[in-house]
Amino acid sequence: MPNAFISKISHRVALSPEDIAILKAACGPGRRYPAKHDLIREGDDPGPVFVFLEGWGCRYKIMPEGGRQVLAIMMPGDFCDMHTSVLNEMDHTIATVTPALVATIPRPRMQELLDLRPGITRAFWLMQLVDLGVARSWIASIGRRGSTERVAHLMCELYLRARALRPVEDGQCALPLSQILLADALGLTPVHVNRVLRRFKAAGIMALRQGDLVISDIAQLMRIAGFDDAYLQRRLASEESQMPTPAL
Amino acid sequence: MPNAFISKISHRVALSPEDIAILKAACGPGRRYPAKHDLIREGDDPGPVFVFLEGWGCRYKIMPEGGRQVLAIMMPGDFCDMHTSVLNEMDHTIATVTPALVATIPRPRMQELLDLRPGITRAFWLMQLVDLGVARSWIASIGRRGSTERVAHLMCELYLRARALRPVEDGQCALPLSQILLADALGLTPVHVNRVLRRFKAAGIMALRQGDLVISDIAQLMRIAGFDDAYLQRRLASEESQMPTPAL
DNA sequence: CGGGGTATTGACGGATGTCAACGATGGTGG
DNA sequence: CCACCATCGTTGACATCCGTCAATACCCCG
Repeated sequence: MPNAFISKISHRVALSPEDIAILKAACGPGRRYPAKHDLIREGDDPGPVFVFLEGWGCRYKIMPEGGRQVLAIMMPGDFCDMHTSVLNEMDHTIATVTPALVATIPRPRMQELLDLRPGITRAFWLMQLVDLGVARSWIASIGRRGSTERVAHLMCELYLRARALRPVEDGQCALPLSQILLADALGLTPVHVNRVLRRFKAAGIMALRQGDLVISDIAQLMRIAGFDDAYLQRRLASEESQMPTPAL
Repeated sequence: MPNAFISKISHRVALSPEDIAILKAACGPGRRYPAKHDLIREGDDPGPVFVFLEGWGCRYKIMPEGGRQVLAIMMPGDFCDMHTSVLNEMDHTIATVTPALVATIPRPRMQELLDLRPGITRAFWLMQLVDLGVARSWIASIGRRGSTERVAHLMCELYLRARALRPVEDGQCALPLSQILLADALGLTPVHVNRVLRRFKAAGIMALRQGDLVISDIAQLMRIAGFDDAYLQRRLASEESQMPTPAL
């Protein structure tokens, strides 16, 4: 099976065939983990770079008061944690959400790649920039949007990301996330997420059913979300159209 | 005058004297801007890299519904926007908060540095990792903390950052931010920030007076904030311990 | 002085959280 | 193949935190 990670990263950044081969080799076959398995925990020493080949994952933080905040959601092809030594310990946990096939690139190996392969360094750097952009958009969403808009916005984001990965029917994509996880990502309670979702369903705008997201009226959803076409759209546009080289 | 940016970045990452000289030269003398001046706006093409030599700044986003969310607060020595062309346009605005002296490194020049100087690339990359860590901690704070803890946490963060820059008396530092700006950063309303601040003052824990933050009981404040010693502490520890000369 | 932005306060309303119970669903082992 | 259990989804009643609105006081700068 083609490696989701490689195909994702090589569409975003021009990588030489050699770099691609090296990266692929560094990944290895990966290893299977059950759902909800912590790959590395807050407080641990930084570990290898994790690459999600199959299955979904997330980053999260447990708050002193007991709650949990999900910081990012990862799909096949996404990778984690470039914490190459700035920090002495992890400031959040990385876990699987669904059963997953995860490859790891050991830290020393990763260090070699960064030292010897400027192309790879740049690729990782750019991917990290995208993460930063998404993180900022989450701050804005959680800080300034009401629950309805907030849910709508996250659904738009996940929909576009998931579809770029594996187009199914129109307005439909895989979304194996529980309402509890969504709540933890949105800074809401599961109960409230449920109410919002329910209203969307009643309004015939979208529904979440057994691991699938079905959007009946995406225009309406994006309008409610105040979803900026320029936000993820542009990012994904370059993936979908396979722009030869967004020259650095 | 020593360049706050250079002293900050070179304390974090080992940079050769040559790299340091090059970076310094690339900055130039900088230019003065009034308070609340947008340096680059959401929607603009990505511009140069901005470096705050003096004065404070912030990143922010205006929401479709009209509100504003501050995404990051910048102090002297901080720099902005490595948006080296992943994105075709800025997804947020960068502005001064106080009157400021800001240097710019033009994009083409920046590109050269990144292509030719692995040490500099690495330095910027690591600084960006720190930004990512702070952004994630903001997500957690806004998403899962009540207003009191939230205000307390931001104050702890700003206090430690500001003190690393220019230690004054114990429990005191410069903080030239209006309650309106704080509210925009915290995802609260100015009215509510005021109430929280007022309670802290009445409790004899901390007060915000004419551009200065005065903390009377930092242990208590950190306890309320659930401030993780490992969070900024560790990051700043490496700065403080290595810092032969306070910046400026 | 005068004026614009900021800080402070109170009264009120509403969005979201909390608590609690029940129903649905899927996985597992007997 | 069924029964059981854990997890998740759904719903209602109620509490509260925070936002909204509005008025007044403050303070720096021209």
